[in-house]
Amino acid sequence: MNPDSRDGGDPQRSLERLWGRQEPGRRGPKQRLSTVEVVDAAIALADAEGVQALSMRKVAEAVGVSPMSLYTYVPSKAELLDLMFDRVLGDTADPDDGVIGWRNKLAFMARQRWALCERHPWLLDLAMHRPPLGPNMMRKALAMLTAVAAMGLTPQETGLAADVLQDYITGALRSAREAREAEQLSGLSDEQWFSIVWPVLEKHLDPQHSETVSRMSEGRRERTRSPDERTARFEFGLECVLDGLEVFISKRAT
Amino acid sequence: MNPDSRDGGDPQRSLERLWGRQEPGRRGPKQRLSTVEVVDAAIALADAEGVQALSMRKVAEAVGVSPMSLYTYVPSKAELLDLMFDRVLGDTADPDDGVIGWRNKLAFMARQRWALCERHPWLLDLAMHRPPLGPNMMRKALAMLTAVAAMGLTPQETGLAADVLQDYITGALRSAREAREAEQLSGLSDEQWFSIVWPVLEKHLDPQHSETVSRMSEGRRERTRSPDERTARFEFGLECVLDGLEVFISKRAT
DNA sequence: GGAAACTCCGTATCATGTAAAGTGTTTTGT
DNA sequence: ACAAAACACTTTACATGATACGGAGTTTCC
Repeated sequence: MNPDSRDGGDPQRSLERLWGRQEPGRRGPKQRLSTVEVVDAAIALADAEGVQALSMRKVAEAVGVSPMSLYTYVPSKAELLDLMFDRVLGDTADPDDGVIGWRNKLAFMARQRWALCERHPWLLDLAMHRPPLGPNMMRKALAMLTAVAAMGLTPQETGLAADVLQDYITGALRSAREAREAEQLSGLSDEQWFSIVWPVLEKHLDPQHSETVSRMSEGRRERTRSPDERTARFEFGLECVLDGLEVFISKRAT
Repeated sequence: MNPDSRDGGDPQRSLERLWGRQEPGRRGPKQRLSTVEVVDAAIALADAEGVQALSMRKVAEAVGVSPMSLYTYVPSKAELLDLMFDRVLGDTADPDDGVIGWRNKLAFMARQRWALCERHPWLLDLAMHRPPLGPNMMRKALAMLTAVAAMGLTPQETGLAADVLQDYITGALRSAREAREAEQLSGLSDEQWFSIVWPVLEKHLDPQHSETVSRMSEGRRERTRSPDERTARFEFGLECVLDGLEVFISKRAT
């Protein structure tokens, strides 16, 4: 199955499940677990090994039932992912009244998302167009809406502005995760990797190009090493995008 | 296998292969195909069905050999992906001397990337941290480097600026592809989808929230429908990020 | 006291990447 | 000329994935 797609069959049934409207079933034996336990086990697994390593078999083993029994708690893997998504969204705060102005509100939410994805990197593998509209997702959407409403734009412009920010954030989160994972999987820092690749690469390059690349790589040297560097890079981009939005607002005013 | 990872075993051998330094093998029967034919067949398949549907078996069938024969052309699927990547990169132009100023150069390259990903959406599924450094990739990297050098920043700042732009672009490309695919897979437009989901969702929401969401959805209504709308959205975001970079440059000057 | 509804499990199907081992073909060294 | 090495290609096999199907046991309702 495509890991990015949570195309849960019937959208209506999915919604009901997300909002907890499932009668537990009157007859027959009681379930040994709750759906929440299954979801939490799946979250723990995904946190540890990523979505691509998340399988119904492993979840089943983690909660101590047979693989097929999971399907009495959750109709498919896609819907399990929906439930996982809405559950972890519950862990983040919304900007309260102390955060004033659209810029601070947006920055606050962006940082919340950054922190959330550090705890649950697999969130980036879920398709977010037509997201699963569970209670926590709706809370987030409404918070974003009120934050962005203060920009004083038309509905269309408001949507565009929110999308730019979202697109930047997901892009930045993803590249940060890639950097982290490349390091973990290979056991090599970027520097080490480059020092292995460079001698081979240099043979194939024009000498003048070699020179240029060599300088470039020095500029890259210190940047993605520590978590702090990655956070700094994210903050820089965030300020940049917010500045761009401010430019748009002031250009529009004239 | 994880579709995002092109972690070809030995980085040095991978590099040699990318630069075409493979002796074809002196003894034994001649190969019935060339590596390029295999790569092109794989590209065609990925264009049509995406990476997650790309399998060695299908590529083999497309070129008319048995699955395992592919491994005489390509040592693994990961390296096949590397080769596919560098090959399609050859199709895009670099900004020529007619494009003046860093802003125009960056915008040009961003649009090239947009167009490339419209032809080959699977490019977005390849990990781009530590990319396969083939000839075409190096050409791109050098072009980006010269474009960004004209901003007059320190090497560190230059790297940050380039990364912001990259992050936005990949984020935007990805959300555009998601929108396209959601439409194709479900056979429903966003409007149709929302009109199915909304009545169910509304039951669970506070009336005042319902009202708000209702207004928001109208703002979203017309936006992601046609390819033109998607391009416009990308252009808006691109201008926004470039504006943000300009703000940074001028702030830095003081 | 059925019968229905329910949980849980074993088995089976189909797809995937690729290791292992076998078959046949061409070139090289003598 | 001929054996051996190197190579292209194939068949088979394995592990891992989601989930359809059918059966066995358990609880509740009429």
